[in-house]
Amino acid sequence: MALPSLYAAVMESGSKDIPYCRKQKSLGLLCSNFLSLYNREGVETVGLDDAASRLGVERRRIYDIVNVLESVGILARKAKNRYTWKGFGAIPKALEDLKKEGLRENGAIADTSCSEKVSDDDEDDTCSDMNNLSQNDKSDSNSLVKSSGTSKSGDNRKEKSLGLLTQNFVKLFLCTDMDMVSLDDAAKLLLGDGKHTSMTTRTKVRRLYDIANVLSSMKFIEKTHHPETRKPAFRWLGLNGKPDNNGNVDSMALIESRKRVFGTDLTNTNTKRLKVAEDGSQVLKPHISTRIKLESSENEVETTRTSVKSYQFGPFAPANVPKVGNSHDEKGKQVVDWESLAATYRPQYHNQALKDLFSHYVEAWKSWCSEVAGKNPIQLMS
DNA sequence: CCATCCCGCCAATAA
DNA sequence: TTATTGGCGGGATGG
Repeated sequence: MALPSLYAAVMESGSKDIPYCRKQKSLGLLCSNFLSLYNREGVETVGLDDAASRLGVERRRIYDIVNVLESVGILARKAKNRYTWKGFGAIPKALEDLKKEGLRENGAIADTSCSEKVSDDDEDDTCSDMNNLSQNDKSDSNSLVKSSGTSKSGDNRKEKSLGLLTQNFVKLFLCTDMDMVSLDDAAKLLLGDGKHTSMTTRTKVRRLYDIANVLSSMKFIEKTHHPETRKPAFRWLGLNGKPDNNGNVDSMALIESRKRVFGTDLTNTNTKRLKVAEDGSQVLKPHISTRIKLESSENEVETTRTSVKSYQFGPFAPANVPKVGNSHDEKGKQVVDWESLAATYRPQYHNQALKDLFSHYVEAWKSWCSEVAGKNPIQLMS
C-alpha cells in the first residue's frame, strides 16, 4: 500500500508556519529522532512502516537511515519490513569486525591507485591506499562464498549500496592512518573499481553526504576543516575513548542504561518543499492521510523488570504533525499513549531543542566513557 | 558562486 | 503480478 505519506495542510492557522527549512528534514535529524524513538528499553524490533509514520517521513528515507545503522551494527535485518534492534552495545563489535575485514583485504598493496590526482592531498601522512570491496553478510548459511573482488559479478547493485559505502567509508578511518578526509577524496578512494567519471563521483559524493549526516548525528564523525586547506572534511571520532583492548566493555550499552530514556516520539516537521505549480497554484495534498494504522504495536513484550514508572520524558514535545488518529483506544500497549499524553502537557519545543538535547546526551556519554576508560580520547588502531 | 543534500522517480528484487 | 528496496541525479537550499 504505497501510502503517499502524510502531508499536513500547509495552511496552518495562525502561526507563521514554517516556510520550509531544509535542515529540519535532514537525514541527520531524522536519525536522531529515530534513535530517540527506538533506543529505549524494551525495544527489540523496528517496523519500517511504523518508523515512517511515527517519524512522519516517507518510507524511502527510512531505508536510508536503516541501511547505515545496520552497517554499524545497531540494527539487523530480520524480515521484510522488520529490523531487529541491536542497540549501541553492538557497535564496538561491528566496528571491530569491519576493521579486521578491512585490514585483511588490504594485504597486498598491489594497487595502482596511488596516483592521487587533483590538488588534494591527504593531510599528514603518506598515501596509504586501500582498495576494498567487501561482501560480508553474516548469514553464512548460504554457500555463496562470493568470489572476492571481481567486479565482474552482475550484482553491481549491491556493490553500490548505501550500506556497503558506509562500511567502506568507516573502514577508511579504521584501517588507515588518516583521520580526516574530504568527501571528495573519500568518493574517489571508494570507487569500486572502474570508471572515474565526474558524474559517478558526483553521485558518490551525494551518498557520502547522506552517510556523513547520519554518522555525524551519532557523533561518530565530525565535520571540520582541513588545517591548511580550508576544505571541509570529516574527522573520525569513533567510540570515544577506547575501542577495545581487554574486556570489550560496551560502554554504550552501559551508559545507555544509565541515561536511559530520553525522548519521546517526535516527528520531523512536515512541510514539503513547495512544489512550484506550473499554473501558479500551489499544490496541496488533498488527502490528509487517514490511514496509518499505527500498526499493531507488537513492539516487544516488555517483560522489563525495570519498573515502568521509572520512565522519564524528554523535555520536548512532539513538534506538530498529526499524531496519527487512533480513533479508539488501542489495545494493551499503553506506552505510546501515555507518552504522547505526557508530551501534550509539555511546552512546545522543536527540532532545534531536540538537537541540542541530543548533543548533550552525547556529550555526557562521551565524558562518561572516557571516565570509565580512564584514558584520553585519541585512539589509534592497534 | 558552490558546497550540501532533499525529494521522489522508477528500476532492481523479493514475496 | 504486486510490494518492497533502494539507486540515482535534478535542482532547491543555505552559506
